[in-house]
Amino acid sequence: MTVRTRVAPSPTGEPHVGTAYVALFNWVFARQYGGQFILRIEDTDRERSDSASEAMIIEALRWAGIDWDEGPDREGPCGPYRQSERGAVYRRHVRDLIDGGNAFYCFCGPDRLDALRRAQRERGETSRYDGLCAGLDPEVSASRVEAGEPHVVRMRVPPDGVCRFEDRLRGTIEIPWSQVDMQVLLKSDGFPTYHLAVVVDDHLMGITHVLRGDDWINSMPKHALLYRHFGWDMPEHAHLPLLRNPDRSKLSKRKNPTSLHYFRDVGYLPEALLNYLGLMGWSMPDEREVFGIDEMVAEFDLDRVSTGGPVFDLEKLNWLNGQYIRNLTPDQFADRVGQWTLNRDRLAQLVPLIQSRTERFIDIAPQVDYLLGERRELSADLFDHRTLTAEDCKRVLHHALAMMATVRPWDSGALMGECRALAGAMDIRLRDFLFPLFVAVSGRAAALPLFDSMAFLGPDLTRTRLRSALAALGGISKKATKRLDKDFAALARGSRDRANN
RNA sequence: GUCCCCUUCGUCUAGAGGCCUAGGACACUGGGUUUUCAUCCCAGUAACAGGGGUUCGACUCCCCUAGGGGACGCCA
Repeated sequence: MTVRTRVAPSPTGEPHVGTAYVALFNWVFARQYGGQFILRIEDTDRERSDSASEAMIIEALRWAGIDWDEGPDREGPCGPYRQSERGAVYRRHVRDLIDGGNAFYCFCGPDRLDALRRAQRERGETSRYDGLCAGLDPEVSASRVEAGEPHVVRMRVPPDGVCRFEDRLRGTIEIPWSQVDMQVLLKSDGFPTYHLAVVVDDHLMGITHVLRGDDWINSMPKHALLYRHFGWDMPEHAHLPLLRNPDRSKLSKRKNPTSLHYFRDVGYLPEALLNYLGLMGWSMPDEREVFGIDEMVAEFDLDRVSTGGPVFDLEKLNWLNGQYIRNLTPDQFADRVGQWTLNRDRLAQLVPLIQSRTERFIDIAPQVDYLLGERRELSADLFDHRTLTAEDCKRVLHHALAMMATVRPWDSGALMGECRALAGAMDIRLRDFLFPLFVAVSGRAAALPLFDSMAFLGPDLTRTRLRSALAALGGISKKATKRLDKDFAALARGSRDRANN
């Protein structure tokens, strides 16, 4: 049996470094056994998925140096490799589950489910569906579906006992069935949920080893049950430790740069990034720390992966990257810098901003210093303003940060629209609203056009600078953060309502 | 709250019962090389979460406690 692994990202925004991490381990494992590695796009959430994100994932993984044998851009025997194009496959399998009595139609709406969950949580229980529609006569359900009533399909779950399954890294794990929800398999829009799609696709695509983040451990019973219902053998599962923020919570863009674009744009070499990711939860038998991906393939041992979640530490990555940079020949160095940001495409983004402001080329560097280099360290006095207090600045920065968590696409126009709306909602003149952002982004009160600057820097680097600006202003206490979050939510709600009217 | 997972220096880790006076790397500190800086070299600070077992012997095995994390969505 040849080894087949996969990585299955969701195209819902910037390409995440965690995707590269999981992809690396899957890739290395497959290569080591001379097997295949597959890229599958899990775009069943049609609200959040878009093709631009998919393109970014493909491009970013390629940049990182990871390739795949089959994928949406590289057809193979098990395609299509985009879940949104596999609807018929899922519906067929759901049909089988229903016919076999292992799944049922559910007509419960969000209001009832909300109330149910709230009540269960108040009673201190794990919230889960209560099975109301599980008892419906199949004939009756079928006719309601026939009549066009909105519905989902849920899986049946054993009423008691425990689910026992194997994790390659942790051994046997047991989870009581009482904790497992009657998971929705088919949403009311006809698309499958992750749980159904992942099982069907992993089986149909011949996946032999599933290496994925350990946040999936709790859903193993659902998956194990589906394999059983379908009568399929389960692939081997190994749950990799989750990358962490310095505070040990799961790595998130709210607290840290996570986009592969960030790593590319600030000048990490992809081979250094992969090397660093290879050090997360794994180590060479001889403890060598600087190694290429081919060396990793040669020495990799899945059973030496550790289970404690590693903190993603930029400092060690910086050191490693320095090692790689110093090992470049002068020619290579020049080439790599050229590929980085001193290339035509990247420079072209700058031209509209700087040309009108340039009399001699020597004027260019000082204008773009904060775009091509680290912006200067900030001190609180840089935020002195004739009308805004330091507290006002913090509020603006906090709300801008909150807004940036969801703006898409990340471009000048969208940022401007959001900032205008936010300034309006906060009842602050746009020019004043922009002041703390200019300082945060550029280190100066006046710089190249702000939204273009942000667009050039990208979301992670921009957010990193806003966070550091907030810190320079003394930071925000936990309590104040809570208050500001509330404040922002209220403003956002207000402007949404206005937009709808 | 319920369930699940995890727990060696600040961080990444080595360690699969005696090789551990717990090793390496990053960071930090000190020293050296260097016209500055950086690189480079040398040295130093720093950890087995706590408590019970098992054993002649426990960082390594078992149990409990504590701490951390995750899941609990018609998101993945």
